[in-house]
Amino acid sequence: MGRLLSAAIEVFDQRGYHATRVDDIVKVANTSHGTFYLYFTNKEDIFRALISDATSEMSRLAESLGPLGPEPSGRDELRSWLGEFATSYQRFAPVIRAWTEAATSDASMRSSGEDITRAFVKMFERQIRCGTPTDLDPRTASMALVAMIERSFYYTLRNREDPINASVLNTLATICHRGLYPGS
Amino acid sequence: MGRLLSAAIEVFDQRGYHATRVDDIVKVANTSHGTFYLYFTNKEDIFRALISDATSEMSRLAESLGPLGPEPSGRDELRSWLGEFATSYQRFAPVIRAWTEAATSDASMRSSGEDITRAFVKMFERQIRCGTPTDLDPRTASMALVAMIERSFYYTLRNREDPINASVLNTLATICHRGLYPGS
Amino acid sequence: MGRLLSAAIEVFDQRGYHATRVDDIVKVANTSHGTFYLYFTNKEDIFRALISDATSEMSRLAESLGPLGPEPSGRDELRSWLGEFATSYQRFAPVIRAWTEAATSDASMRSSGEDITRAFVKMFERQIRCGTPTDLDPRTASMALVAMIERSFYYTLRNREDPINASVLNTLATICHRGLYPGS
Amino acid sequence: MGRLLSAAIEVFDQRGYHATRVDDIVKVANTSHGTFYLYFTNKEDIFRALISDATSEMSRLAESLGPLGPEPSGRDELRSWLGEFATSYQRFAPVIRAWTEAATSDASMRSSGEDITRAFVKMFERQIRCGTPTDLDPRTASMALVAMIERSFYYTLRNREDPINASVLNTLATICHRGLYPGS
DNA sequence: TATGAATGAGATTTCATTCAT
DNA sequence: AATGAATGAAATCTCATTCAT
Repeated sequence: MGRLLSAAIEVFDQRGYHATRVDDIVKVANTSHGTFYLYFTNKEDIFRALISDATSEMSRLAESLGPLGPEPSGRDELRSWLGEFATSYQRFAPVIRAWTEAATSDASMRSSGEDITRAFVKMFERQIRCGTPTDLDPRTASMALVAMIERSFYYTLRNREDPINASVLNTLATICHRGLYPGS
Repeated sequence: MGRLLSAAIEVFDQRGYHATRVDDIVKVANTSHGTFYLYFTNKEDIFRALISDATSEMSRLAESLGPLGPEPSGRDELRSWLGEFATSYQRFAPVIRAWTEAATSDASMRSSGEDITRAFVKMFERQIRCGTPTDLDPRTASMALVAMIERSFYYTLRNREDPINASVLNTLATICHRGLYPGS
Repeated sequence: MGRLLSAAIEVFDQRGYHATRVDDIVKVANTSHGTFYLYFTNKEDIFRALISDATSEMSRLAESLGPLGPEPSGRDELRSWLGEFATSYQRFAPVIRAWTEAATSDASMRSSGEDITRAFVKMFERQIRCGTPTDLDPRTASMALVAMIERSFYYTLRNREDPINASVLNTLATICHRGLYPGS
Repeated sequence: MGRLLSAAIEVFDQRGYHATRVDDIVKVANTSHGTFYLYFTNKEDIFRALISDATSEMSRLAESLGPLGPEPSGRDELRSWLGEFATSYQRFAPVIRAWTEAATSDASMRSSGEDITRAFVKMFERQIRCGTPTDLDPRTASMALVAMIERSFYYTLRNREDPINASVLNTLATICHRGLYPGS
């Protein structure tokens, strides 16, 4: 069963979610179809087992980002948090790659990811509402910034560059912080 | 053949790229499998025929965005351009929805989209390099901003909200412009 | 599809309902699995298609038996009706054989047969209620007599004897008539 | 092993013979596949072990019915014997239910039941041959009566009604006795 | 041009049975 | 005696594609 899980990670990452056949996983795990169906009901089932670790860790991280404040130290705190997030993201890279694919075609696969996004957006929104008044709508701006972070991270992942580098992290932190506290 | 194309748009949008079977398209088009294969070699073929309109129009648009300048008028120009882009994007919504799904699992499907992204990024990069020096890496910052626009548009599309509203467009234009010209 | 249906009759009769595999039918019909699933959703589906002719004809027959009367002519009428019923029964023998098997394990397969039984029982019951008072409960007696007919016919079918012979028909008619009109 | 047997009775009765998997029995018995195959060679094996009690008891009963005689006391004797038989039948209801199913698809499962039927038919036949001459063929009439009893009992069993009531027993005894001794 | 019945390769899934511990 | 993870043969089912008409 452990063999099946690691084989699944490998195959899902190599061939992608849709192109992966139960048969591929079974072959790489060097076991039988019978064994596969002993532990998992189907391809989706083993996949969900695979992503649950990644999503729960990233959910936890998303909730952990506290209030930032307009000072440069706020920016640095965000930067450091983005670094942590990036580390997790990279660590689960093979799974997240396939998951993004699955989530694009299946709404129910998206839900855990949307929780993460939501937590993130809320935190940003709070920052903006508490800070200097701005002409931007707090919710819209937060969503835009989260979209930026999410998509930038994914680009790196998709192009199989590793790791998400300091320049990207700095840039994201700066643009976000500027977005949250326009004067700064 | 026209019937096949419009049926395909409908079915791809309803069921998504992977879940769509040639049979579904043929049924909605009220024609036969034989006819389908008379005009298209397979599912991918008709799909590419479908997206080519959308991608070529959007490529053209991406190239059309000229130098912006740091003044508020630059921001307004960007805003107005984003509005145009959003209009196209919405117009092709059903196709883009399915295309995003296909592109996530198939690199060769991505290429036309990447052309658009690239053109966009280059333009932004030029702006930053010509403008006030900034501590942000021009290429990285440009990519982040393009990622933000792309993803924000896609969110609206995915949630089947219509249209991309003024608040989103203003927010994106403002954050981008601020990103390009930090002082402004 | 006609080939599939006649192949199915043959195979179901030879191997029985449970032992029959879609593969067996396909092989005898000299066609492919694809073709099978083009016309039928599964083994049960083709089976139901097969029995519907038999059950509808026999339902019609069951309804057609009119009031009998206590005189010997009543007995003869019943006798003649049983002969007709037996002819139908024999004609559909291969299907009924497999159907009895399927019905024993699957309640939903039984329903059409139960309709026939019910119609039959009702008719007998009416006879008894209208005739000379008897110490037997009309409904119970009717059910017993129908059970006798049904089971006697089935024995012949199961042992692949053909046809249900005159002696059996006479015996059943006599016992039934005596049951309905004790004095006669 | 006792646990396996009682679990088997329960599962065979709930799911029926064909739908029962060894796995179901093992789970209900709260033991392992290994243990199952230690005591039984396969599903059929445990099933035969299960029905042997029922069939041997009922065989014994079938043989125990003595000559009846044309007087009312003959009818009463039959009635009382049917009562005993019904009691056994009900006692083994769960097993007989599944057995009927198995017997319908597998001739070798039928044999023990056919012994019972045969003994029963023979006894009836003897009655008729020794009694007043009748226009009915003794063997055919006997088989019809046995078919009636057998099927009537089974109906009660199948519809999970309990127990076979006095009215049914009286009716069967009366119709049989009348069949055996037409004048009576 | 147009048809649609037929195909068959390949994917998924089940379950009786074994065997090392 | 007892276990239960592992097996694999065999079954079910899907769907892109072809081809005779």
